[in-house]
Amino acid sequence: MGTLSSKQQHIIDFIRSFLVDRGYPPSIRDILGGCGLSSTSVVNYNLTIVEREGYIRRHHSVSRGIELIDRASDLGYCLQVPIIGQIAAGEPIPVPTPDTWDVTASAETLEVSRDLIRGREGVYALRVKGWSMVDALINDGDIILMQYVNVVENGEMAAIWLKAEKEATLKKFYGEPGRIRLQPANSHMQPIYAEPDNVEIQGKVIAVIRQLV
Amino acid sequence: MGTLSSKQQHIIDFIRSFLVDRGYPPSIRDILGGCGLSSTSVVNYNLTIVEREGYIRRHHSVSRGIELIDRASDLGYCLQVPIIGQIAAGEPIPVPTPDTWDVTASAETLEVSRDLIRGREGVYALRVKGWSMVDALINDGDIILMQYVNVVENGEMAAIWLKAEKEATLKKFYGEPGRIRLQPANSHMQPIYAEPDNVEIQGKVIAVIRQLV
DNA sequence: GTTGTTTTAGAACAAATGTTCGTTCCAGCC
DNA sequence: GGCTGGAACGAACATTTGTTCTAAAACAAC
Repeated sequence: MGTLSSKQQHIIDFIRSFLVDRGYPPSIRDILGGCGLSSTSVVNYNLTIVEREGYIRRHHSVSRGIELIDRASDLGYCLQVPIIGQIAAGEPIPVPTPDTWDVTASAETLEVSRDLIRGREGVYALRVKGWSMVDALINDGDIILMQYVNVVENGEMAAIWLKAEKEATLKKFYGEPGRIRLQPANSHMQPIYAEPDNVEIQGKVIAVIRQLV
Repeated sequence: MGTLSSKQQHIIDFIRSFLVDRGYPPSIRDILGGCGLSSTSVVNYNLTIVEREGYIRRHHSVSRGIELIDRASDLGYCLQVPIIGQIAAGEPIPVPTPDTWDVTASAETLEVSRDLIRGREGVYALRVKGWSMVDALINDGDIILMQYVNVVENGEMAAIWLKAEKEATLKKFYGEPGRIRLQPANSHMQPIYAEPDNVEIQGKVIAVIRQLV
């Protein structure tokens, strides 16, 4: 990638903000107006250079056929996931309610890429409070992505409410004859066993995100 | 948001994949070909319905003026981060090279939301191999987001190469008089101390992403 | 069957938009 | 001064593309 004149840099910035703002690329005449230039051929001239330097790809004779190609560009949308509360050892686990899914109304949301969700329905997020889940390799302040389900398969990590102990925990779930084995993700640690009546599955964990600094 | 016919759903899917693929929205005639329809007016007819149901926004008399409105388009683009290799206890840590940043050429990329990057430069990703970093609450298979720096501040988590031991590790970094303290993220564990000459900082960790299932 | 609504067809039109080309401007240089 | 190459100008042109309209087909309700 070579170097650009300030005018060309301005054009790139304009294309990017236009794209984010409107969802489609600008036409040459949009750039003309937006960057205060004076002729379509000037825009075209500079676009050719910007393309040669590798910042965009032009699809010729296609209206608005400008594709941004740096890593700050698109190639994929993010999804907004509502953060509906926190999970801590001694507190009940928040469960999504019908109106939870209105992301626009939600107090806090998390942006995640499509990869993480993989088209699943009923995905929400919880903030982890406290150090009670280090045995699941989950730290205070982490955010866990959950899917709202009432049944999980063996080996999946689930958010579990232990009724008798009034305790929330994240463990790998294994249904065994007459009992349920709850295995910490950290394989050096011992499993605990629980009565089937005593466990309430509140959702399954599909990802963990930890942001440092 | 109302319900759509399968044809209309197909149109939405086509618009999305076209957008991801080419970086600009399809024209009516692109949709015509891509969805196997037979007349521009059919496309137009269905687009009107899809817009009424709230899935897209059309900018009239603008070429390719179709804006997707899922929860994504609000704030929405993801950034692409190259996954340049893996980090394991006994292997040297991969370091980004100038051509690493060409995301299009990169073998593997990770999509992350803007939130995680926060405008930082020089961000790349590593896949974690093995269980040597459980003391940093990082598991086999996790992906860590790194920033390429040679100096970190006290308390930041860094990828560190211990020259003498020929070992890679992730620890919180604390410069102390005459020595360096490397503290596991799991606060129950003991720190290790190293000679300043023996540590090589290969980058700092800005996020950890673990995908389950 | 009839009637009314939804959906499709095909063509033609008008506006939006990329492209081209001759000209002009200007700074640097011999 | 005269030459040269990069950059800008402005207009004309050709294509792409959204829009509209009429007619027909398909479908549902009665």
